[in-house]
Amino acid sequence: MEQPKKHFRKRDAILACLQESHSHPSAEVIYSRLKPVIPDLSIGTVYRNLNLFKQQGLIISVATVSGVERFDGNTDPHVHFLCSKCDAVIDLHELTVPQSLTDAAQGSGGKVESCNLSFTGICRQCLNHNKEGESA
Amino acid sequence: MEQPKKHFRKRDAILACLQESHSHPSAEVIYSRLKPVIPDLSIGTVYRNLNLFKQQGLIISVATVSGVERFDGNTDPHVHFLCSKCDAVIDLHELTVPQSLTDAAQGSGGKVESCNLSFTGICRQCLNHNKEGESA
DNA sequence: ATGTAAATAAGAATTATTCGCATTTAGAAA
DNA sequence: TTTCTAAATGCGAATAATTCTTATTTACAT
Repeated sequence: MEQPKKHFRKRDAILACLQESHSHPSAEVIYSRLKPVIPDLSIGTVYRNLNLFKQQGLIISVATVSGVERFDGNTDPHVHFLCSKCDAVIDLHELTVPQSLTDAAQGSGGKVESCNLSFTGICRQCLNHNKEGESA
Repeated sequence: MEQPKKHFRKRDAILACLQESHSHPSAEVIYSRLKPVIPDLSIGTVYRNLNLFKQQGLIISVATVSGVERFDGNTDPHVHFLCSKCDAVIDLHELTVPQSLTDAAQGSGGKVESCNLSFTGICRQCLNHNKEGESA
């Protein structure tokens, strides 16, 4: 951090924030993470750029959880787990949708551009909390 | 239609509407379909009952398309195709998520309660419209 | 310096959804 | 039938997420 830090593109900061994060943040969360670092950032800019990135295929819209859209900066095909208790969105990196399914979808649905598989349930952490609660 | 049609439970009408429909309608669409038949139906009732049905597992929330939640009265596990052009939500009845994937998700994510696979792209109908457009 | 197009801030506007509360209804009980 | 009660509903206000508008600022080339 030797130079007076040249002007910082907000757009880049938003994308970087998303790519570094593993929590699949909402627009609002990205905003509140960046705001302390970039005090003159506005929430509209976050939304605008997220939509742009989506169009450009730089990011993915994972799901709408409790009415809020969640994003992923990792565009490699992978699966997600959505916790219905704590609203966590968790990567299941090791899992992918079999190509045969995509082929079949393309055959019967139309031209496939992307696919999205998510499991909903109770995440490990919430399961553990419950156990503790029981024995208390 | 011989009897003067005894009082009609709105709740039942909403569920029936959803189960008969194959278009995966939004709350608003269900409302406007039923309104002519049940003039004193209110949109709040539609939302309230859809949430109830979701809790009870009678219906499924398929996806949020262009900011609007879409529902399915068919709870058999199946896959969907979402058209990014016309916002159609199309059943791919014949396809299901392999049990092996669900097992793997349960292993690494947590306790799985449901899963949701959807492909996004351009549906047949929109593809055809495009072709017509080209040759015109 | 100056011009220009893209990026942004700020806050108003829109839209989907939920909430609060008074009213109505269905069905049981008297 | 009348009365009672809990559930269901209508209605409109409230909320919250997202988009839009417009003036301003920035980056960069001239």
